[in-house]
Amino acid sequence: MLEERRLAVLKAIVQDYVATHEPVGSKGLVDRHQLGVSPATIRNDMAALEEEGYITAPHTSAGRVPTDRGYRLFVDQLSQVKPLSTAERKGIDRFLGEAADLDDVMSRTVRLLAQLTKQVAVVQYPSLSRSHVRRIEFIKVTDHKIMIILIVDSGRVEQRVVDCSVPVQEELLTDLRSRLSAAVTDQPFSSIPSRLDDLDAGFDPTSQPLVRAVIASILETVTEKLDERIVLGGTSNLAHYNEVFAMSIQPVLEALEEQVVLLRLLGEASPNQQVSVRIGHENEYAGLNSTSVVTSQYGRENSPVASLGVVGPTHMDYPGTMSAVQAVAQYVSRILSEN
Amino acid sequence: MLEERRLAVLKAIVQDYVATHEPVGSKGLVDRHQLGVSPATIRNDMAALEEEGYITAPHTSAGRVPTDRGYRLFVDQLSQVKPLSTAERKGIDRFLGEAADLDDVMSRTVRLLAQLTKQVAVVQYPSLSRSHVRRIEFIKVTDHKIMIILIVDSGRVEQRVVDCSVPVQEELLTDLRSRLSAAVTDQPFSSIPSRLDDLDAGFDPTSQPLVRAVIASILETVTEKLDERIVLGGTSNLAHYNEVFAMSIQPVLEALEEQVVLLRLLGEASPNQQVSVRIGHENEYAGLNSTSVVTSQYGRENSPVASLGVVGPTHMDYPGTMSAVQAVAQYVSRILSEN
DNA sequence: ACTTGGCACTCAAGGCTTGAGAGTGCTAAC
DNA sequence: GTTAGCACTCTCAAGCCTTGAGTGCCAAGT
Repeated sequence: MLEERRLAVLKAIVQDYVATHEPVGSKGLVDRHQLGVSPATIRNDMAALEEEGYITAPHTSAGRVPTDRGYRLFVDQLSQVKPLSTAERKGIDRFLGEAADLDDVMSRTVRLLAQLTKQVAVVQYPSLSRSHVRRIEFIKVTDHKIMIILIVDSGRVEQRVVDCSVPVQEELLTDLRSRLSAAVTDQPFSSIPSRLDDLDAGFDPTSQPLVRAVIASILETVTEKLDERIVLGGTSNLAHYNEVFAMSIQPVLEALEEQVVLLRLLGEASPNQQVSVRIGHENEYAGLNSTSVVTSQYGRENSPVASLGVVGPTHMDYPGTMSAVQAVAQYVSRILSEN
Repeated sequence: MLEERRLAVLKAIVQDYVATHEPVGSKGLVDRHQLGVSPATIRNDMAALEEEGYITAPHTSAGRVPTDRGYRLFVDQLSQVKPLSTAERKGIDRFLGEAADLDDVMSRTVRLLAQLTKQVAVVQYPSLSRSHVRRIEFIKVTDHKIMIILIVDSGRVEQRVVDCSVPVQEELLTDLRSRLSAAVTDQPFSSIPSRLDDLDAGFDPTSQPLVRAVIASILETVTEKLDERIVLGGTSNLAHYNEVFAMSIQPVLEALEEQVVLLRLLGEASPNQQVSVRIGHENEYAGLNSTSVVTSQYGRENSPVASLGVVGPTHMDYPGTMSAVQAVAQYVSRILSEN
């Protein structure tokens, strides 16, 4: 009874604060929500909530503002993901359905997510480390250069040029093609290093240097570019709440420029939940301490290939954002599995 | 004599304003520059300059601030590109020299430019429309899907998958390869449409539908992706002068998200000059009316393949920015021509 | 044992005034 | 054509006051 109302009060505070971005007081709370008690009672509850660290007052005579801990409780216990309207679902479907190739899917996804949430969207390309090789090909570009092309089941294509010290014979290329193809086709990327390890032994000794160069190059691609690509969108949404709310967007922009930070951000998603939310100081990277990050993995059920999400102010509409992120992740998964 | 000093005054005003970002008055001018006359004389000159629209006073008792027109005169007549120090040149060389492939060159360039100018850097990938096809390849991905790979002389690689209604025969693929290869190898992209126009006529009637699909797909790639790729960097530099100077960065961020706007921006470069500068309202796009854009083309002498540049506040260090942009463009040109 | 009304208290925000300082324009003299 | 002097204008920052929102606590009510 007692405890229950306190939670209701916290919920109401979060909702009001998210809506208005202004500290919320006891009077306003009872006006806008049917709490059935007087402001004085609410004040007692608020005092208790403040004691426990869920809310805080910016100064003596202002209302209360949720703390990171308060948002956390809200997200964990007090909010439920609100389903999207069918109109929204239709819109997503149509917009993403038009995409032609993987690049197109990614760029459409990021725009969609930014527009849907009015925040900064972050979308990671399907990670190689969690993909399988669909095919490997070799093209002789010039006498001394061959291009290796890796086609991945997620639709990604990676290419790389290898310089050779000796002219490449057509037969050798054919040989390479068939042997490497046999070794890696339909295999997960993570197993490639071990599979290529002693493959050079089977070749004619004179061509072994070249074979080794090729193998080294493949391994480089595999390890270097593993999760590399990330697309960003909706950065201008940052400016919007920069003006209203007093907070610098510089550290946030800096964080968004760092691939490494973004990868960590997306990688940290807790795997057991559908949607992962990190609030304020829960983010490891200091520049994002005043933002929340909502992410979800996408890909096949139980075997995600990558993550996507949004970065926004801690006082965001969590239910709405979470449902948007989740829905988009599901749609992307579906689109990718259709190819 | 008279006219000459007026120009010197304008130059001094621009320099001081760029350095301090504060309106500059007559007293300070004579203090900081050896003009050899008294503040009162300067005041007369300033009144004249204001009359002609080169400077303006934000309010009655503040100093003067250059107008877009003033900056324009400064850039055209009063500034000289200052050469980079050898240390800087060395640094650029080293940093860009390490790049492995085209993606790497582009991403390093954009970071370099942002760091050098402390502004937002914009780098366009070598434009297909101004490149030549180096090679065309076909790979059978599945029975009904073939992948077309276009290798471009600038190092770019474009790929595309075509769905076929009928299974593809290996001989047809070989046939395609040789004929299309003969038709487009080493040809400029702009000539491809006409070259592919009636190529399907030479094929076996039963395979013509497929051939046409392939040709259509190539044409699509050629026309759609012509100039598409642009990389951005240093966005967080925007925030820096957002705080000091009272101006919203939202429209700028919005502009930077629009590929189309960026392409126009880079495309408008006047071809006869090495470095193009557009100041404030000279930019067509309204969101960039309070910024200046400094761009340069890169590529072979007399046949540029794309552009790069920076976007910054109108009160930027023009000589420094222009020299940085020019130098980076030259280095990128060199790196690309070495491959 | 909660809840409630009342009341004193605190503090930020906005409005107003004032003084200082910077910079100008004009005029008269050089 | 240049300069010194001077009156004038306007912004900016500081200080002061008022206002109003909101709290915390206490004593009374249920």
